[in-house]
Amino acid sequence: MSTPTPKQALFEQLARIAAALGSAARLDLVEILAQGERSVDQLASLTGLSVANTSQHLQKLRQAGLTVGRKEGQFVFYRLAGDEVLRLLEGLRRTGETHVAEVDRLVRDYFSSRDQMEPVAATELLDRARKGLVTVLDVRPAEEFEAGHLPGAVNIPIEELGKRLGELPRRKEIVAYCRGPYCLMSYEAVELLRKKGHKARRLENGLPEWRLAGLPVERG
Amino acid sequence: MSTPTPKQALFEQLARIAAALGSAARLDLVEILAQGERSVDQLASLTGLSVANTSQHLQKLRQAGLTVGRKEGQFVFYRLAGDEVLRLLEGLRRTGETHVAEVDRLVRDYFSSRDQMEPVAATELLDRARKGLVTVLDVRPAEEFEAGHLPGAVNIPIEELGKRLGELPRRKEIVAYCRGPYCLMSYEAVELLRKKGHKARRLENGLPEWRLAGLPVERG
DNA sequence: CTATAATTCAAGCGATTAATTGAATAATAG
DNA sequence: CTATTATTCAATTAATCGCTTGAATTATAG
Repeated sequence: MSTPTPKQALFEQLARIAAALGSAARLDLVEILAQGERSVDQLASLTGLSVANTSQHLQKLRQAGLTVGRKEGQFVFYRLAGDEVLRLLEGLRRTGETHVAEVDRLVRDYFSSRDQMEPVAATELLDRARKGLVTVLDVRPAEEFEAGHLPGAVNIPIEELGKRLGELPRRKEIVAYCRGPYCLMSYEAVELLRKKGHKARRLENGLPEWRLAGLPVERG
Repeated sequence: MSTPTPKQALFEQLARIAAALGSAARLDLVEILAQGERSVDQLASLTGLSVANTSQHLQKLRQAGLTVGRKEGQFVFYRLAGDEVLRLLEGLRRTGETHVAEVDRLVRDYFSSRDQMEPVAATELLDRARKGLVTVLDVRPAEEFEAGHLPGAVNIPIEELGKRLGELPRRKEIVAYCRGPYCLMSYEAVELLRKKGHKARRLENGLPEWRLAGLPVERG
């Protein structure tokens, strides 16, 4: 048990952070937390993990400094520690897409706009939305919408979209978005909307990336 | 064994990348590889790991897409897969420094310019070096220097610095650099140089960060 | 106070990991 | 061809991980 050098101690800490992201279940939690804070059992039901298991994953994330918990009454609400975490995740995504063939394949097959789903860039959308040229549609759960959404966006969670199509204007183009680049909800939304005769596209990323880019966010 | 959703499959892949960085030994390897390519036993002797262990770590890094190997004769040279990996590491550092108290403490105690060691910013150094106002000193091993270094830099590996002080001009300020922000060699160099009456400071980061910033690099 | 709900803790199990050791491959030197 | 060197593979061990189960803790509601 020799004393570790400062560098070893530092790398040990950084390794703990990386290891905390080294589990698909925890990445799933992090993607949800990127939308706003959530209680343990909300997270458990959104991910399908058991409550105890969720709690343990959250503690690992917290020990790594990636999340912070806030106790309110009998609930503990977790959220991401800060925007550095989002940037770290972006680095992870980029590394995967650039250097891991399997990631590239999955993105191409399931998440890429290989057909006519060409995504709308954030700045382009902001411009066109301000001019009233498009309807911005947020298909995430209501809680996430309330915690922050694009200016002027309409919230119809993806499960309700089929029944609530009437609420959307018929002629204007619709741009849908959800949690992030690897979230399938907006893909489903665009598919459904087009089937029903709407002109529809996807925002290239989700709300966290929009916010990280310094673009305006509305609350409540 | 239900078929995983595309998102689960993707997160599985990204988790593998993160897990590959989730070990202090591998972060050590990555820091060295960020300086240029190295053979397995060079890496083993630089890190103090056994050869077999080093090989296994390298394979884990390679499977995660973080490194690539190139076989030449009986040697296999590994290098980082690309600059995305450096950006990912920067994200890891920033997250640690911002959100992990222990990282902050270690950086403050051992790596911070809390005294008069105020680091020189990259752009400032480039400017002053071009005007011939400073001597730029690279204290990394010769192989790493040859693989790429700051324009006009002098290479004196840290172990030889004591004996080769005579090669450095007496009056000009010296700016030392090494592998990166968590590399101690340039700290030692500045300390030694000051003891011997030189005016000396540190570059804020190492060569990889310099190169990533798009600043010019010399070879050979 | 008692009952209930949210979260954490603790113990246990199978799977994975880091490291060691020794053998197997593969390329070069003589 | 033989010896040497670099690397990888295979088998082993101790430690850690992900998850489950059930109990303990803490706060609220009645």
